[in-house]
Amino acid sequence: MAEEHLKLENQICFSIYAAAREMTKMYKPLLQKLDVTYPQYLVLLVLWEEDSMTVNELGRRLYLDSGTLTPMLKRMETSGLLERKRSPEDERRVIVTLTDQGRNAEKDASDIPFQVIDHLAMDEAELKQFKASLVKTLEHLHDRNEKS
Amino acid sequence: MAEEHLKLENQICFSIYAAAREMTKMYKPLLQKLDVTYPQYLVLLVLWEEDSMTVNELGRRLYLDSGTLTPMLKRMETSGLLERKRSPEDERRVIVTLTDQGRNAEKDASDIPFQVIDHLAMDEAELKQFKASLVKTLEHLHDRNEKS
DNA sequence: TATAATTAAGTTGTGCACAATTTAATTTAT
DNA sequence: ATAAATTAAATTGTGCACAACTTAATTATA
Repeated sequence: MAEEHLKLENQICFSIYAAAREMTKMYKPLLQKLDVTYPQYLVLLVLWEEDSMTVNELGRRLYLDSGTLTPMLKRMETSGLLERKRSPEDERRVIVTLTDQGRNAEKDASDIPFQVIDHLAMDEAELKQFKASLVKTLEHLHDRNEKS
Repeated sequence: MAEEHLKLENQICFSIYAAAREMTKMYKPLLQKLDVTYPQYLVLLVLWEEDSMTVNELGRRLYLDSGTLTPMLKRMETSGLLERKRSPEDERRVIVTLTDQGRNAEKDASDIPFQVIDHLAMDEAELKQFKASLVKTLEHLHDRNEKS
């Protein structure tokens, strides 16, 4: 028998890890009509807010690096959602822009947030507190991780 | 500009997704002395609680299937932490057991939970509430996902 | 008791995720 | 002005994660 602190059920990080995976599974049927994965959906969310953005800026917002984004963006370009082109002012940068198809997809996504809230089945107060703890943890860990 | 509900900052699921990744990054230096990844560490946690278990049972506890576990367990077998052998009573089952090395690793892990709590920098009350919401969400989504 | 159904692992193929490295462009400092 | 440092993407290699499928063993049923 393991020491109490090493028991799985006492591990808050395990519940984050497992909840994140169940959450992306929950999204799967909701994203079917857009024909994107959950990480691809996040890229669309960012570009719907602000179209035309460098890979770097996209990564800053999604906490992802070019090693993850470059192949993902290529797949999304292939499927017709966006375009990638070098910036003329700075040839190191790649500008990502939505295509008409990518922009139009926003309409098909408009009901997803409501379905998600519905599926989570959590009252507004708890949801708010929950999200606050998540964001706090995320930002705290991110600061901590990049400092080292 | 995107509809308000489609903004990234309003997405609770994004904060779960991103927090989970930052969390595994935080674990990385803590797991260095064990020379395991975070998912492998979870396997060890389960086996330290109850050594000798089928792949199925391990998967039930970690919310993982054989497609993920089989190759991971093979890597852990190669690195000397555990053994895999067919059950004589039921040849379909594979029993996973810790080696001496795997059992001894528990000592090296005993301080990890304290370091994690330290790194999260959250007061006990909030941590408790946070974990409760996580577990509730995890179980709710898991039930929901497997019903469909 | 054959055979159908179920169960347990394993396999295959795709898509992240990330560390480490490379390449090329731009900035900075000399 | 030029060498050194920095920055931005891309590349390489490893390890999950999971859907869909296969294989083999066990159990249920006609």
